[in-house]
Amino acid sequence: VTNESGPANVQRVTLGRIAELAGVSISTVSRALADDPQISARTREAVRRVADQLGYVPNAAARSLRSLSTRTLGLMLGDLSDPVHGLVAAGFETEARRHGYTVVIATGFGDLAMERDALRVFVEHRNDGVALISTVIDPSEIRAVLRPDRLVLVAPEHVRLAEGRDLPERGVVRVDEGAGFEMAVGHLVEQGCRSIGYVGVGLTASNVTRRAAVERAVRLAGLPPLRRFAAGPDAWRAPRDVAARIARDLPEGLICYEDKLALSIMDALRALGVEVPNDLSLVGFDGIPFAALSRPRLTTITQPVVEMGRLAAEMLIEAIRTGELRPSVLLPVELTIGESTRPRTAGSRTAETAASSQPRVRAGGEP
Amino acid sequence: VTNESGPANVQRVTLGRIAELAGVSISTVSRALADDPQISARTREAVRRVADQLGYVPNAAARSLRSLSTRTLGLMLGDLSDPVHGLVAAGFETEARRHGYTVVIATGFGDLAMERDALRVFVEHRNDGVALISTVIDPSEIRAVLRPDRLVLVAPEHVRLAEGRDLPERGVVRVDEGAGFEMAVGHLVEQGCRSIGYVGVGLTASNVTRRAAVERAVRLAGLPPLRRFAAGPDAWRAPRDVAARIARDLPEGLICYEDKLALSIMDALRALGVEVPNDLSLVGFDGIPFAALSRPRLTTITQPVVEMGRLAAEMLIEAIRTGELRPSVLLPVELTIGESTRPRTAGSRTAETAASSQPRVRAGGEP
DNA sequence: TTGTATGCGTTATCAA
DNA sequence: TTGATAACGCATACAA
Repeated sequence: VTNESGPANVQRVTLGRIAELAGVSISTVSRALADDPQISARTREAVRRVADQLGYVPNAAARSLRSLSTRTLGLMLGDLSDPVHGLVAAGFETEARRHGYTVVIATGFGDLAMERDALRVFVEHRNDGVALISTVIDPSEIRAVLRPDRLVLVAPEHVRLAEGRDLPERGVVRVDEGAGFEMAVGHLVEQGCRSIGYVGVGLTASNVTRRAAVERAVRLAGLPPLRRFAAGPDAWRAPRDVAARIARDLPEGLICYEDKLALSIMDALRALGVEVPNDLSLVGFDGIPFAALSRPRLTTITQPVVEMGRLAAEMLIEAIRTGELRPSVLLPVELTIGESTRPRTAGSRTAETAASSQPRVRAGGEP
Repeated sequence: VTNESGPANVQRVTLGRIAELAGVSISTVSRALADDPQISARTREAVRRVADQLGYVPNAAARSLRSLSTRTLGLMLGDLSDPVHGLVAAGFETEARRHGYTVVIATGFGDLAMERDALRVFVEHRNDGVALISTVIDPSEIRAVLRPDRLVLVAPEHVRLAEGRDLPERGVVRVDEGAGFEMAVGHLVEQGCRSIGYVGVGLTASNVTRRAAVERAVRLAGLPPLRRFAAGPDAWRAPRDVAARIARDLPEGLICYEDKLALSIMDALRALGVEVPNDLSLVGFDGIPFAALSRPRLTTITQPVVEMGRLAAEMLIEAIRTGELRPSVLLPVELTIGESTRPRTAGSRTAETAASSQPRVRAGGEP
């Protein structure tokens, strides 16, 4: 005795089957299990008993077909194995399930074709809401196929949206990258860096935004022109090449597109005999857990990744409930000072400091 | 003009709607879109045109209800933000989607109640197959509610399954933890460690298995009794306490339950003035990407995490296709030698070596 | 080659 | 308080 998911040869458990055994009609069973007050306590209990005994679990497909609501949320992200995406997904899934929603997941790998395919999956499954994390697909293309008022974009990466341009007024969750990277420059300048470099990745909105912010801050500080280094999307797996280019033209301070790139560059530089922070100061972005475990610990801009995922789910569920999608938000970031940056008083090569607590400075976000 | 997921006020796109506009019956539309050879090329094209124009996307719920198959796979894991689980999930999702399956995800957080709830979600959605990663729930409890021949357990953590006992004959994907941890001990012994410790986490099957393997290997090597340290499930976030206990009773070689614990303990030990590898050799388990970026780089036992996820999906899809679930498998692990272990020739404190390539030694797996 | 009719499992409306 | 019935969107057996 089991339902469709149980052993194959046995009869499926449906309302009808329960009705038979309980000697009532299907609608009575439906109502009894739905706690309909119109049903007498006696029959409700009887029905319940039979249902439990048969191990009844409602069929989501049938229910959605009838109710025009699936109680599922779609979640699209670039790569489940990336720590940042994993943390966003964790926040999203937790919040979703807390509200009784199931998550359908699809990865896009930053590839337009795969993202389109993932989108089709979401449409097929008629998710009540969809969140797209760091996707490169054009928002207007999404809106053509998905209800715009049931759609949340987290850190959208379509290039046209760089530097906050052309952003939808509702349903976007972003982090104040501009403020964050300006802070990074500010921190380096404070510590006496006279030359600053930036290692970027890819042609995405965030890279454009981040590089532009760094460039602007460097100019405003009156420093020599930013030294720009370009890396491929998986340079963090094979950082030797970028690291070599950086080593040949070493700035006093180097800001990286993201933590995992910073950590791998730090490692690759060490192989080239370049030590952080003695030979240069290094700053990352993201605040992934391992940035706090590296040696030296990474100075980085921390973004509230879990909260971004949680918020995305919350906004979707709220939109489903109230019919109104919340306005776009810009979350603040924090400067987490580690050991990978230090004052660059000419010539001094301070010994690595022992473990210190990591101070945090907050910046950006909504006014 | 759009389907259910599009703007709310417009008519949904169904086969019926296409049929109207194309001037044919619903079944003709259904067949045309399904490439039924019985349909004339002319009507097929006409139907196609209308469908495209309306942006038709089939309704998965309706299709599953009718076909008794959802083309979805359920994936349950402990924590999306954990790098190991993320990598397994990535392998799983990629393989699933490659075969046209959609992934429904649910996290259990190593908590029995949450795992039960996640299980119910899978039953409700009638996933064609389900994979459970590192779950603590009793396999027989799972089998009572999910078709056993559509179920894959990856690294099951129910304590009763420790050391490979009571394992189902089919549908289990494991890694040879025993061989791996014996290798770890072997490596330390080779390097002259005279005292060995183990830091375990939780009361799960893998912890029991790993600790037992280390204990056995230590005994066989004729070393003094293993020094056991116990840590909580999130000791890696707050390692100070364990680290202090370890520092008070420092072995020459320390083996950790997993990489992220090893990395955080290494960091915490440094804060206590204990340096790896000079003051002790340290070995982890998992082979997460950041183990290769730490300083010193971590010596670890690498398990094929992405492949485990991929294989789980492959086994499920094969079982769905052929009706037969593949026998359980035991995958081999590799010893990845980093910089966190070094020969313990009495008194010598070798300077850290510069970057070296990481040799790998394979062990375990099926005969 | 195409159309008609039925059922998948629910929920909800209308009667009784 | 309960039952009969229709409809959600699709696939298919059977008719034409």
